[in-house]
Amino acid sequence: MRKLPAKLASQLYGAAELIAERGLDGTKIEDIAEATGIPKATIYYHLDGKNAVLEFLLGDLLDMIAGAVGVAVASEENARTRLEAAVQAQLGVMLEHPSLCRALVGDLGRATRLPELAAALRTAFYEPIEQLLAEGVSDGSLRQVADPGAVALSVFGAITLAGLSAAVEGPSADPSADAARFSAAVSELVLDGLATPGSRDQRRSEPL
Amino acid sequence: MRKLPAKLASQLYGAAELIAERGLDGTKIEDIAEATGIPKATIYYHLDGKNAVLEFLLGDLLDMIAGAVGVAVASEENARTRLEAAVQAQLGVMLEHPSLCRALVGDLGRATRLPELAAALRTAFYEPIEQLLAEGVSDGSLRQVADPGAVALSVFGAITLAGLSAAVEGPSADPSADAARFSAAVSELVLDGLATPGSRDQRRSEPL
DNA sequence: CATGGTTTGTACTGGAAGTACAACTACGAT
DNA sequence: ATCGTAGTTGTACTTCCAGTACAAACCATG
Repeated sequence: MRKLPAKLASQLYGAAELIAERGLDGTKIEDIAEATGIPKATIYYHLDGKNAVLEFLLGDLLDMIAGAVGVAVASEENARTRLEAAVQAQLGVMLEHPSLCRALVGDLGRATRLPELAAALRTAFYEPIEQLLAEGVSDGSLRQVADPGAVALSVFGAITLAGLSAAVEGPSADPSADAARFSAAVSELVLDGLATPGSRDQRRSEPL
Repeated sequence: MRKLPAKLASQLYGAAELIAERGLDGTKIEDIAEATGIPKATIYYHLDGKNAVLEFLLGDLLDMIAGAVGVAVASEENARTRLEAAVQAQLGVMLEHPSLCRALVGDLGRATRLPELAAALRTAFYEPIEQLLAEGVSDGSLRQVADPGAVALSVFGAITLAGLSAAVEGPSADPSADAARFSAAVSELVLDGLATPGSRDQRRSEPL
């Protein structure tokens, strides 16, 4: 498992769609060979088997997400604004690479059982949000919540599921427009919540 | 694929832990046979193979969730309150059946590729929330949002990820206490959001 | 042109899913 | 009590595919 040459790497992406469609199980190594143009023997020369193909593809996706989110989080704005930026960054990358996302959902189980990927998943998605939540409390732009860990997880879930479902829905003509639309919706939810001011902390059912 | 007798059904649950642990791929039919006490030939007599085992187990989980959420959503309260109840119901069921949830994450790809399950997933998770959102706007207990579909998806993501991660974290001593804790966190997020009143719609970074 | 990494075709091995089938059991109906 | 039907199970088989082995060809670079 050397670090494979750039040319092969780029060819390998030709397998993403295939894996996204049928899952890794439903995809024979021979299929991957055919789709990418890399003969089976060469694949095995560079990679430790089928899982490694997935690992390579998803590792890349996760790096991209971690990178984009990292940039978004590093600005000088307050935490609330940076959270919005992070949401947009994550969704942007996800919508840009729908097949990788679909492959990720599809083989999430395998992914989480590959230790490197499990760690990468954490780094890409969860940790930045958790940290942002803490910083928001310090700088006053985000509320203090009772259970920050659970909330961070939920925020992560809200973003990720929106992205995944968008990726699954079928590719859109304009990914960045979609990203903007979805991230607006997610930010709206995560920042402002759904309750009407009037209904907060009480039980009423009068129409407005 | 008849509807298999109750006794076998209950034995089959003995395979849930196994599948959760290793994924369906990592689990040989022989392993399932051994773990459940149902011989391989019998499994094949009743079920159409390995996938059908998973399908049976997850179908059950999804039914339970759909049922519990259905009850929660059907009360006379306003939509906001029912949303809280739905969150709690879903998390309650999920934490009660951690191995099934783990199996679900692990083989999500396969699950979504099994048409029956994909539909069940929708019914169990997504639809009730979408409906609640609409009703909340009518009864005034929830805010009108720009993109209800995307928001419903995110809410669904927030709940589900909290539940899944709780299930993966390892079984807890007191599932219902955990369910209460998580659902409080999720409801807090989804209803009230994270922004501080002061930071809403503007960019400030003064501490409070 | 020689050496060593890379590429590739081909043939093989091993393991697991699923099938075939026959023997056996349980049981309700005639 | 016998027969038929449905379920149960062991055993042996077929098929398919991941992964391996290996040798021949293919480059570079010195």
